[in-house]
Amino acid sequence: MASKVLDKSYDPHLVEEKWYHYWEKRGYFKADEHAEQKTYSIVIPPPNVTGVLHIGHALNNTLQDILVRFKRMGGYNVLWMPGTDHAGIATQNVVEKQLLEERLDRHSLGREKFIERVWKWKEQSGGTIISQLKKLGASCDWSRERFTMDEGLSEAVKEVFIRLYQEGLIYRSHYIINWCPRCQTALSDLEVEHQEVLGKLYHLKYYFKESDRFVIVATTRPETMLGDTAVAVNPEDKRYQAVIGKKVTLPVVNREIPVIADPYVDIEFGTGCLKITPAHDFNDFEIGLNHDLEQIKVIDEAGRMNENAGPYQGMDRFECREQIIEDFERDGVLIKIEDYRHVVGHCYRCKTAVEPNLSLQWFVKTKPLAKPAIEAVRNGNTRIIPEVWEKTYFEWMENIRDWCISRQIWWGHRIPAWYCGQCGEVMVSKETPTACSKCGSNRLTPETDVLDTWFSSALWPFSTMGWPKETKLLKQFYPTSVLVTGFDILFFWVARMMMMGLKFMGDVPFRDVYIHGLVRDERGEKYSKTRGNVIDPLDLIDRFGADALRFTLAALTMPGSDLKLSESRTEGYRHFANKIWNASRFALMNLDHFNVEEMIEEYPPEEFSLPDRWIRGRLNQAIREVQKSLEDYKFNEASHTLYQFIWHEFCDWYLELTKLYLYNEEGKKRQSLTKRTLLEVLDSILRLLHPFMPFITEEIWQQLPQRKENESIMIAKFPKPDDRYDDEAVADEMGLIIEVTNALRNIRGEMNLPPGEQITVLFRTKSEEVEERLQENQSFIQSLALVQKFKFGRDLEKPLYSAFVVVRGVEIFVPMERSRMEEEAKRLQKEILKIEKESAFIMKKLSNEQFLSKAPPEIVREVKEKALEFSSQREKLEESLVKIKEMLG
RNA sequence: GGGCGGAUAGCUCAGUUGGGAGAGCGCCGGCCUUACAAGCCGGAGGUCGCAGGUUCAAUCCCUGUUCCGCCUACCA
Repeated sequence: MASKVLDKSYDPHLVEEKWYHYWEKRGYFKADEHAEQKTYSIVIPPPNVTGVLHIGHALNNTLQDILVRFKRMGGYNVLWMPGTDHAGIATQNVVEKQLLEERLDRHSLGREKFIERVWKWKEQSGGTIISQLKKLGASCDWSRERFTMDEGLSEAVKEVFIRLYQEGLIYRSHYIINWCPRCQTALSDLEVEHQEVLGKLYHLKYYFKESDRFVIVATTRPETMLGDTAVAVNPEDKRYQAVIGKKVTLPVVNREIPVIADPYVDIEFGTGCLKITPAHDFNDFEIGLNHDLEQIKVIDEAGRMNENAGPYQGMDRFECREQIIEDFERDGVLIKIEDYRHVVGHCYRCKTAVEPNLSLQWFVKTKPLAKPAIEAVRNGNTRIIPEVWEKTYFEWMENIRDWCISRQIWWGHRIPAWYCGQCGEVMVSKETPTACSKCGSNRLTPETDVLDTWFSSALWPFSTMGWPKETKLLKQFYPTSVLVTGFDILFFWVARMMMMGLKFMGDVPFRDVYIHGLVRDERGEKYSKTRGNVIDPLDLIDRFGADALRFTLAALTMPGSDLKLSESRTEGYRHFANKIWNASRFALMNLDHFNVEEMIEEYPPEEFSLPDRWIRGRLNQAIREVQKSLEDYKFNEASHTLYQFIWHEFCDWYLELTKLYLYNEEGKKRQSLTKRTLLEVLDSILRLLHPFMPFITEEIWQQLPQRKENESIMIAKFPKPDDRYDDEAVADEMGLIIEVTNALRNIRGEMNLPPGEQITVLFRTKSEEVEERLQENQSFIQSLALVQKFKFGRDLEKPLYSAFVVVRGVEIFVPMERSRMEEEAKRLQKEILKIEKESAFIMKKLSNEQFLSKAPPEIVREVKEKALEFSSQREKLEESLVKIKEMLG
């Protein structure tokens, strides 16, 4: 079968879509839960269903796709489970913004209508990110795509909620939580971002009852004083012993509050007096509980002062702050204001400053769940890679606090609870109850809160596989092989999946967790819309091709560090793709009439040419390195190996050498064996590269002569080394050719000999064996270094005018005109200087008694050999230089 | 406050049983050599953050230090 000649350069646009459809249509992405093979599975970190692909997704999914394709080619039954997340607060916010543009809001619409709107928006935009993942080449099993609000997954959510509730691991309680006044919902501790802000520290006077004496308290949030129910001092604090138990009067509201003693208070800080607002501060809340203090809320859900705020009622909390300070100043309550840097929590979705607020919420008791999750990582049941993240994981897990899971939004999984209007009983069940289980009343009202999105995400590894049903899929593919994700959701997601997986599946959700870094721009800045430095992966795909983008991301991914993406790098890998394309083009042109039948017969390695045997040996090495690197999640190493091998060994040396055989009609058998090697090595290269660059490798692979219909590189086998070609003698012989060629090229380059100028080369060597080898391989050197004529001899006369170099003890002369001798002298001088520098260091070592006696003998031997080589080389070069100088007078 | 990571060529970064450093891009010089100018050949460029210590030998191990990032946290 004759193969087609490729176009002159690679155009990704023409091939990417075509092959993606081909793979998908043929069902290559599908996992088979009935197959007997060994399995490999990954669940995708579900992107926001209404989101668009950003560069972080591109990285995350490229890495997964590389692993998945690698394993598929390695003979595994692979499941890559795709899907999307409903992203409660984020999605609700987007739709609310849309409504705002129509001068509507969700309350005027009503819950049902609003949720309809969100579903509509989901339908409308939900396909976007999936189609973008396809552009990247992601080989997910799309037939199993899931969404966290699917019926099945919702069933899992209910099941988990109910079971945890029944076990007492979910409870409902009045507690102080983080509240976002903008989103008007509770947030978990994790959803609060701590940011340092420049605020003020206000010092206020609280007078003792009917007295001129007062204590001074300091606060950053003076408006909360309206809810103060005590002033606390440290029990050890000598200054305040007398006032403990006395009462002070709050300004403005004139409420009397006690001075209490609590060891939490820092004697050193400020005046040592701390105002206590149990309803609006986490610490104060705890102290309040310990001292049985009243909890007075003064700020409402929208962040406005409420009815307990007296004259300030209805004011925004920040407005109130200004007003109250003005009033205090007037009344002499304010002593001073200091600039003060401190940390304030902000909503991770809308960046509004959160308000700690007392409210009735649902919580997961996490300590009992965290324990086995810690254990699983400690005993290696789940590995976190790179290992440094284990510490972070432990740190958080060991100090975990109860998880507030209720959200006062509409978009999400409704909490399956009902309240009896008669007796107040709380009922939790899958089905809507018709009557109170306690008093029989039918006056039931459902819970309106929904669950934290991460609650459903935590179930992802098993809910997507059909849990709570005992499916074949779960049996085959749970636990998953690896989770690939960024460190930013280690706590949000990974830790919670660990807890839930262990709890409900009785086993960890994944064997490995591979944590990659963040993609940043060239300057190391995070990509962000506000910074305006966003880079669109689809734009990069469009300009450079998906393969180039994928390879860039893989090459920049090193364990444990962020990656700085630069366009020039992606451009470079587009060049790499083009290089592969052209190398293949060369191969295919020469394989045009190659009869694949010739490949049936087996020949021993000795029958092949030196370059053939050498490249196959190098290929073995490349295969081993890529295999090992991928198994260790060292994507950069694998990429580097591929790049180096393909470009600088296969293209730079091997392809050049094949020309000797391919362009020479004599030696038909050699030519046939060369073509065979060319084809086989190219085929291996393509397969080796396929997980990284799926599109171009398929496009070329389909053009290879031995292809049958209905095949695809995607389901071809990952190459295996052929150890018959691990031959040191071959490597050594080829090494000699390469070194000699480099030396001659150096002379050409340094002496400015244009390629048109042919040279004669004289080899003088003491070793018969080396001379023979050079003779045998002279044709290679001839073509690579553009040599016209060779001379060999053990006692060759040095030509009067020539350039001179020593390689492996072989003296090499390149005769040239006298006029170039000035240049040669300079070149020699440079070489000598280099050797001098190196040998100075070595001589220092050898003159050190300690080194000779204490260093390992083989090291000493090596150094001695090097010293010998250097000195002989130097001697020869100097000799040569002296002669030239004499000659030039 | 606690923890973690980084500092190596002009730029972005590799570099593990410690034996004097590599890549890509950029730069300089030469080539349109029948796969590729998105290419080929050659070259320049580095007291490996600073100071100590261990060792025959330190970019690598230990201690301290400076600078830069990140995570985390209940000093008002």
